[in-house]
Amino acid sequence: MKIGELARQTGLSVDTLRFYERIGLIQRPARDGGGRRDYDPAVLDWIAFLARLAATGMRQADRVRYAALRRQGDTTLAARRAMIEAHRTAIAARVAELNAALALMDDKIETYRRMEAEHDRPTS
Amino acid sequence: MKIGELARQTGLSVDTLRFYERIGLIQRPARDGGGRRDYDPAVLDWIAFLARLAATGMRQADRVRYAALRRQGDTTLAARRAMIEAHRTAIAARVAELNAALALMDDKIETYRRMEAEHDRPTS
DNA sequence: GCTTGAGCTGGAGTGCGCTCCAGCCGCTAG
DNA sequence: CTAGCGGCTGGAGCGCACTCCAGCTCAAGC
Repeated sequence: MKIGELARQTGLSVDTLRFYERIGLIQRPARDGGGRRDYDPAVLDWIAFLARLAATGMRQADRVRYAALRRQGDTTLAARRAMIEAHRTAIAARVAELNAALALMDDKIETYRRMEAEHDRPTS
Repeated sequence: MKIGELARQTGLSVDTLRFYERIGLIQRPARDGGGRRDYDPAVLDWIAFLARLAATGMRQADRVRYAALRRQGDTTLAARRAMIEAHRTAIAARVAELNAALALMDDKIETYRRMEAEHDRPTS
């Protein structure tokens, strides 16, 4: 699978894929006769998981650390699990924060409704 | 209230407070005899609310738009409510996304546990 | 056989949201 | 009266996570 096709499948840009390779998020793929990257389709799952980590707030430096552990094989299973557990905790905290914010927004919306009624009927 | 004190109370830096003023998030405060900013304590609540909006993912440009509406007074109540309602929707979507990610992380952690057991006892 | 398009490299540029700096002023404590 | 602190301005710089670019090579279709 060539880089353009991988870009299409993942929704990432070709530049981003090469950038991810530079910083170590993606392993250097095999090259074809012309020196072009030729990806194993398994990278699709990996990129999708990386995207999940990114979308849920794991910083790039940590994703790079995680990728490095993964490349080192089974001896790093516990370390990787620890990272994912820490990330899980961070996500849960974020959910709690967002739920509190939801309540605050609801209050705010209610306040606006009352103020709008007040403003539309100022001679009450 | 002088800028240093406000910084202490809000946890923002003096530079950030002046930056917020430049971009229109905070109104230009009154100045004392020496030309120094002298804030009305009411700004504390406003900054706390702005911080909530920021922490829950509202972009700076939108916070600036919201602040501009607020400065224009009661005629913008409906517009402000619409912004907050849109933001509420965005937060709810994010919560859903994070909850899905939580489930994924739990799966991943479980997978790691199984793999670790496998790896520790390879001659099973 | 030439054009077109995909891919290559290393490095520069971008947008966001601050953060820092130089060089200045003025109040207050010792 | 002077040192030091806090504040002032306009503008430069930074970290993150990409994004774009110049200038090149290849492979294939017309």
